[in-house]
Amino acid sequence: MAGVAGVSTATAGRVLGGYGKVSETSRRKVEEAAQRLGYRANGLARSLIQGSTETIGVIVTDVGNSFFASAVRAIADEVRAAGYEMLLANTDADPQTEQRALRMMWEKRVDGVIIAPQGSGSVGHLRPLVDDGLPIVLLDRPLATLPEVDQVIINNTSCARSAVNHLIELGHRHIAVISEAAHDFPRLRSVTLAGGDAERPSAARLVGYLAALRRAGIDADEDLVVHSPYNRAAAERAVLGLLRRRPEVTAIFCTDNVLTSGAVAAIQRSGRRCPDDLSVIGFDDQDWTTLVRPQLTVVRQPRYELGSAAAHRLLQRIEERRSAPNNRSRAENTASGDAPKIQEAQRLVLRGRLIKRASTGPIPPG
Amino acid sequence: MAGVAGVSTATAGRVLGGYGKVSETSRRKVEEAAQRLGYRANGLARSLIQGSTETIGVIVTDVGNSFFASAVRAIADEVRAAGYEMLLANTDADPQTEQRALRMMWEKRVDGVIIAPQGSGSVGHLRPLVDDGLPIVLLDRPLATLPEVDQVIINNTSCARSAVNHLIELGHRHIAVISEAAHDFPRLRSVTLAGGDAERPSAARLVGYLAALRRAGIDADEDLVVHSPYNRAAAERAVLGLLRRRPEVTAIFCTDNVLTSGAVAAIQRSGRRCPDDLSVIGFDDQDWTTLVRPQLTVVRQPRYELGSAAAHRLLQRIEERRSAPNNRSRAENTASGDAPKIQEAQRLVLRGRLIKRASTGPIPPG
DNA sequence: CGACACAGTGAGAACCTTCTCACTGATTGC
DNA sequence: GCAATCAGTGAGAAGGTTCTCACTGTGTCG
Repeated sequence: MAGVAGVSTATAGRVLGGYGKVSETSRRKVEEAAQRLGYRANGLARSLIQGSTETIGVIVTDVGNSFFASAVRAIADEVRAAGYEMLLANTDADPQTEQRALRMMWEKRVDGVIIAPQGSGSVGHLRPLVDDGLPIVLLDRPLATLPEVDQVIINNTSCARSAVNHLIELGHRHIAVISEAAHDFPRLRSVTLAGGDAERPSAARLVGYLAALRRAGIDADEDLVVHSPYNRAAAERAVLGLLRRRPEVTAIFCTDNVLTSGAVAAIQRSGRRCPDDLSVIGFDDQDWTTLVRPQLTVVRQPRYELGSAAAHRLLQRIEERRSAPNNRSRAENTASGDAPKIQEAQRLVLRGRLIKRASTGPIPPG
Repeated sequence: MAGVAGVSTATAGRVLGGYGKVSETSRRKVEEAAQRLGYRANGLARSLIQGSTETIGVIVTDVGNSFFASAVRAIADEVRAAGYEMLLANTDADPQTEQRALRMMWEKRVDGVIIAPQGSGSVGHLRPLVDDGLPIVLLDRPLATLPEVDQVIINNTSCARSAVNHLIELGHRHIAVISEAAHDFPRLRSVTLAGGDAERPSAARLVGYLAALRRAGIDADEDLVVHSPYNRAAAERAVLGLLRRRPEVTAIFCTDNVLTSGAVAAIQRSGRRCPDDLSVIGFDDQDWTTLVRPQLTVVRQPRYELGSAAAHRLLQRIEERRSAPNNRSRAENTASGDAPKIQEAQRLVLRGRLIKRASTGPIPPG
């Protein structure tokens, strides 16, 4: 490249990289040569020397899920505006896959990572990156044992509580919840309302459900806390089973978008009329919730904003680190007592809210 | 790194990279040092020297759209299985954004690109990459002027034709279509059935609509070819306008998933009963189409498979190129008559099909 | 006229790998 | 006993940038 233009690599670099001073003559020579050769900068070499790739990693469980699709879209927008790019990976909630993705991104030297961690097992994968000073933001799922990392989440517990409150106010007493975290019921029972949002979303919502019942003086019935694997068909079966098993149930709270569609399908198949026989509240305001009849009462979560906020936060951290890269720690086993870097993690809680529509109504007479 | 282990960089490289021969002693020394230092390979340096990044670029208009969300998910799966990673960008159908994304990915030295091009303007952006020998696969949208590039598309035209045929068989004569390509109606009128799939999807589907009408001897009425911008609210307004303007319409064919939801919303608001007053066919079998009443007759397109196939094709091309990198052309203006590299582009057409459900029925009496 | 600032330039180090080549010392084959 | 093989190793180039440093020549100021 430089050879063709008849100047040194230094000068060519100055023109192409837009730094330093170059005479008009050399500039023209280089630009012409670049044009002729179809030159494109080698981002790898640039990143290698500059120590930054202008790329972030995004790890979610499934972009095919509309919730993450929206969040990822938001991240992409934010990131693009900052001139960055985005490496995307799905984990399907598999720890191994998560670890591998994290590792690869780390080796590819991403400038930061936004991750919806699979669970507490993720801490082990994340730890080395955190210690290395890589900016990380937790999306949608907090990690109690990783308090030094920023997180952006939804106030799931109080959202769930207001949803269930709404049902209680309508007179319902036999309120079922369909949840991926049902097996955790015994433990979650003793989690306080305030502590709920430290759990993963499905658990946090279950905590909200329990809190609402407790406040109303209703005993939580374990049999009404219905577990379902995370797919529509399973949710449909689970709800169908519930309705057969416990016909006195007059309301169902769904804790998630895919469980919601399964529940709606089940109710339609069960022949129960909604909301006359049965009230339903869905989670996550997908676009079809106004197309079904009755229109669905749902908890709307700001999923796009969740992504934006996470990306914004991450970019800010990257910027901070760039201007003060002293804390590239790689903590050796120094026996020094106090940690010098008080990174001060930020925890951003976005607020979802209940949208009352036609799928919830007063309890059936009798 | 090597220093700490007390061996040369060469030996360290051999251990860490897993090539060449190393004694057990050195291996242990290096591994121990790596462990202690928290060593991770620098993918940038590796890629720089090896000339491959194990990363592909994916460019779609919007991952937030469920169609692309599925396709991207599929690509991610395929790519992960091959040990690659995926750089993702959205264009919102903006040529500038597309060009920028393509440029950045190119500079970052992706090994290949899967792109749903914005339109004929994309050819200009793509041309240099193609000439440079970068493997590229066109997703969902063909590009007539770029015949040397692989493409993976849906048989949109015949899907649309069977949908409209279905309506015709039911007795409908006043069949409206709602399409993003409506303004192109005059030109598309003269496109043959066979040529339809060379158009972008919305146009291809319009061609299918026209072909079905033509075969049935029905004159296409330009006023029934309704244009709508690409969002649900606009589609809803457009359909509402249509129903007011042309009450004799008894069937509507939607050419796209977001237009479908707009149309369904409009019909519900219009007070017309479906399918008694009005039959509807949607495009793309989203999960809610069985939750609305009546359940929607739709054209189902294999969107996941579309992504898989594209990724599969691309990885294959990358593999081919790796084993025979001679065709790294950078075609200088050689006046030689014949092209030596008969790359033989592949064009893969996946088949969608009509799923008949309850939203289509015989024409209303009278 | 000498000291100095300053624009423009090139040489070369650095970034971190991979990979070729040459070398040592030991073993094998004849 | 000597050549040939072979395992194991290190030196150093290459990959394409960025960036520091030193240098030249021109103009400016005292």
